Amino acid sequence: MVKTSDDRFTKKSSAPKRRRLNPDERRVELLEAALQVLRSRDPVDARVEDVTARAGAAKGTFYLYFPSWNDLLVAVRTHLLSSYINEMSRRWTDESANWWVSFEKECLYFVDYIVELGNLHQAIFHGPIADQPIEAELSANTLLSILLKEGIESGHCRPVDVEAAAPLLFSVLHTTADGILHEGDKQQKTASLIELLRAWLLVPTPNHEEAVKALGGSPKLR
Amino acid sequence: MVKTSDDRFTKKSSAPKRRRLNPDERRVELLEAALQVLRSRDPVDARVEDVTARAGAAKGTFYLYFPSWNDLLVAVRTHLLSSYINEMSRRWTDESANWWVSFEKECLYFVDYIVELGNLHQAIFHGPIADQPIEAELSANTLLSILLKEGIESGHCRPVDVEAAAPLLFSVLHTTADGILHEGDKQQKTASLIELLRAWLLVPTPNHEEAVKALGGSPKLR
Amino acid sequence: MVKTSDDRFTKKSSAPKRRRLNPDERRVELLEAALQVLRSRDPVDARVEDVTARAGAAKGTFYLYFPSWNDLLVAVRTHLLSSYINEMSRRWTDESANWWVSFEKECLYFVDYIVELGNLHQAIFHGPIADQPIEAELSANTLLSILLKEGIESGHCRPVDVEAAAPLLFSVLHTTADGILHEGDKQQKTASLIELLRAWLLVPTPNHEEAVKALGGSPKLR
Amino acid sequence: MVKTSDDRFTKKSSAPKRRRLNPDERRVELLEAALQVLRSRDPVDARVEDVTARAGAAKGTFYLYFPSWNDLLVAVRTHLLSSYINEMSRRWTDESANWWVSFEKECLYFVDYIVELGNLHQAIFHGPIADQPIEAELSANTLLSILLKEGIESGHCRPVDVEAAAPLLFSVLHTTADGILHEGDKQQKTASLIELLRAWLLVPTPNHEEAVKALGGSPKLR
DNA sequence: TATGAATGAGACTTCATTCAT
DNA sequence: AATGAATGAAGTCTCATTCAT
Repeated sequence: MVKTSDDRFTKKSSAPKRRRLNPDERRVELLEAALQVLRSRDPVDARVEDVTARAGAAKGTFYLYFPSWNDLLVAVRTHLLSSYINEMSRRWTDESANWWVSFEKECLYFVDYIVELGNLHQAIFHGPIADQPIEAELSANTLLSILLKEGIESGHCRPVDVEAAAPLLFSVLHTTADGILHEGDKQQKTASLIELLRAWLLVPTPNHEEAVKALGGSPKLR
Repeated sequence: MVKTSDDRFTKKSSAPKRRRLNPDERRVELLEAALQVLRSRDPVDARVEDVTARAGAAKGTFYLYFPSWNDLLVAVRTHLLSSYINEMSRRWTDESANWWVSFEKECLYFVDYIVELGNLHQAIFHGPIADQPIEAELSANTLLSILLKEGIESGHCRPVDVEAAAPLLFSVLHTTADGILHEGDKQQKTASLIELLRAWLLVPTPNHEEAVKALGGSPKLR
Repeated sequence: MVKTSDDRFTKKSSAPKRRRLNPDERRVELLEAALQVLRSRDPVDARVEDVTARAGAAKGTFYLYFPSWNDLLVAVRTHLLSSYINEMSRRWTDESANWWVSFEKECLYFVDYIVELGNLHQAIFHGPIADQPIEAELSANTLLSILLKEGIESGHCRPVDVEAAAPLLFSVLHTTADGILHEGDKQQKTASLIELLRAWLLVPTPNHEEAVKALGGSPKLR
Repeated sequence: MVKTSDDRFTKKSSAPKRRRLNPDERRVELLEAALQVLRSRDPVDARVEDVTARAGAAKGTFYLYFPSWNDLLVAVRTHLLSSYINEMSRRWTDESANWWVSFEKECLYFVDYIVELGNLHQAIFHGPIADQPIEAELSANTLLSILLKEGIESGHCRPVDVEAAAPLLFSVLHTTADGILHEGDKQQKTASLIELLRAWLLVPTPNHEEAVKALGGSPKLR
């Protein structure tokens, strides 16, 4: 038999290790592996094999759980959005504070969340599944619309056209996050964001200046 | 202006086998072919051969003018940004009007420009060359910074932190364009955009309401 | 031993589309296919696809086993050298005869071996991997050095500078083989080779002429 | 017109400079450019354009003088062999010395010549034209045959089979040169070469030892 | 005779997906 | 359900050679 001493590229015919898992568990493992992989490298370079390798599964196993790579991306997207919404609804359940205060907080949470996505954002919102619509109940725009509507009804938010305002709101949040991610200076970016939000959406009151001052200075206003 | 590729090359005809061109012309043809191709299909699916086919050139010819596909994308980006800046500086040269009026107009031009980019935007600002920095003098942020500075100096614009505001401005413009592209309803999107801009950046004056009313609903859309 | 590729794959037949093999076997098949291909045509014209076609594998399969074409060549080289060395050590294990006699025999084996390489020699010793060093334990020079040292110690070989003599020895063996390959007349070439070896390396003895005569014209060629 | 700021790959449409030359001169320029190019890089990486660029000619001009790349290689080979032969015949014309002395000198010249070829050797003797026969009157073997014949006739050289000995002689010369090229230690290699030559080809004389000693020590004998 | 833009076959390599085991 | 070897379409890029000017 031909035997070479070059081991660099010799496939090892290891004894097959089968890990039989509950299908749900296996799916979760793959999903979480995907999260790690997509975070850790440029998402366009991520390959199916990276995911299965990290999940301790065989390449083919992937296709038992996801019809295609794009479907995985959609699943990742769904997962992340859902988890954000869960956290968010928890936050708004025990809302005691004034709507605007909660709203500003939420916006900053949102920015942080996107910052933490890192590469994942690219993979999920741009890239091949950019055009596949997000289920309405998960979309950031839906979320923000709901928030804005509540704010308007409570009289703390200016009565803007919610349909059109939500995407604008999302974009400034996202841009702020991107800026922080790429250039740092969270302080400055955040301050400018809050300034914009207050000018745009906070209902002017008779003693507006004081009210704003009362909201305080987390962001430095000038 | 981008001209449609000669019909001769749309289908296989008995056209001359070889077209010898001045290198500058050939480069232009390739670039314009690329513009068409990137507009007409999902940019991630576009291949070198699509471009050369549409330009009526052989595949290898591409590599005489661009070292790689990415270099083409950079060239396309540069071309588009340059051409926008040229138009823009023409507009602002013969500025007679009030800064704010010009500014609103410019924002709407900008939106239109992005709308017209369509798929190209994806190809140029996201995708493989997303991380290659844009020469400063061509970047939208630089442009918008300059605009804002002028506005602030002229006293028409609120004294915001230009560094941070420019990206936010860009993002709302871009988002508006995207919205128009995907969902239509230019009227609504534009109105909300203007509303945001005025609330955010227009210096409040004593008789602010009237001044705003004088500005009108939104400038005539072209 | 290299076996001819299964007739099933010589022409397009309704043979099974996929042959799943143990990786070791597949590697061997590819290596043996490579041996055939490199022997049968000008090695510089040999392509990956030639090898996979002959091995009844898909092109991509090649890259599961060899990172690149050059790596294949190295593997082929290693294989051939190893197999020669194996045969050789078998021959010298059951050495009963006088060193010089064994040495002459070995030289003629060596020539035969090179003759049989044919085109392969070109592919392996010249060509793109010519500058990648051969692992010392496989190199012909190492082998010949060992032989010479033994001969010198046993008093049958002239005390030459082994370091420098081994390459010279290799070159005359190789040249003899090349000559036989291209012009034939093995008889004549071999005789001249032996004449050179005896003049150069055989220790002169008092009754040298007779001793040489006793060695005979040249050993029986196989 | 599309104008980009990326000059890295912009073809310069320089005014065509035509250098009309006497065809022979042009051919010589190309040939000499080829010599330089083939010496300066790995010959398999040498391209037509490298040669024309160095010769200050256009790519197409090459094909007015050489039907193909291989023909250039043949021309280079012919040129080098001819020039060596010219030098050599000059040396042997004013031969005053003893044949063997001249012969050893010639061998050392030969080695030096090959050493100086460097990469060129690869390009000319191996590589794509390795199998195209060398015109007899230029071949090293022919040369060496003539030398040997003269030596035999003059009684200084052993009466070997010239046909078979010439290639062997060539190969040891060549191997010596290669060794010097790759590992240095000219001294050692040369000494071993001379030792081989004397043992193989120098006619034994009654007082052989003394004669050899008289030939002296340029190479150290042990 | 000279030029250099253009050609296009063909090489290498990758990897999502399939499927025999 | 799991495995991982196998597939092959697709894509990038090179360069000897051709040919319009």
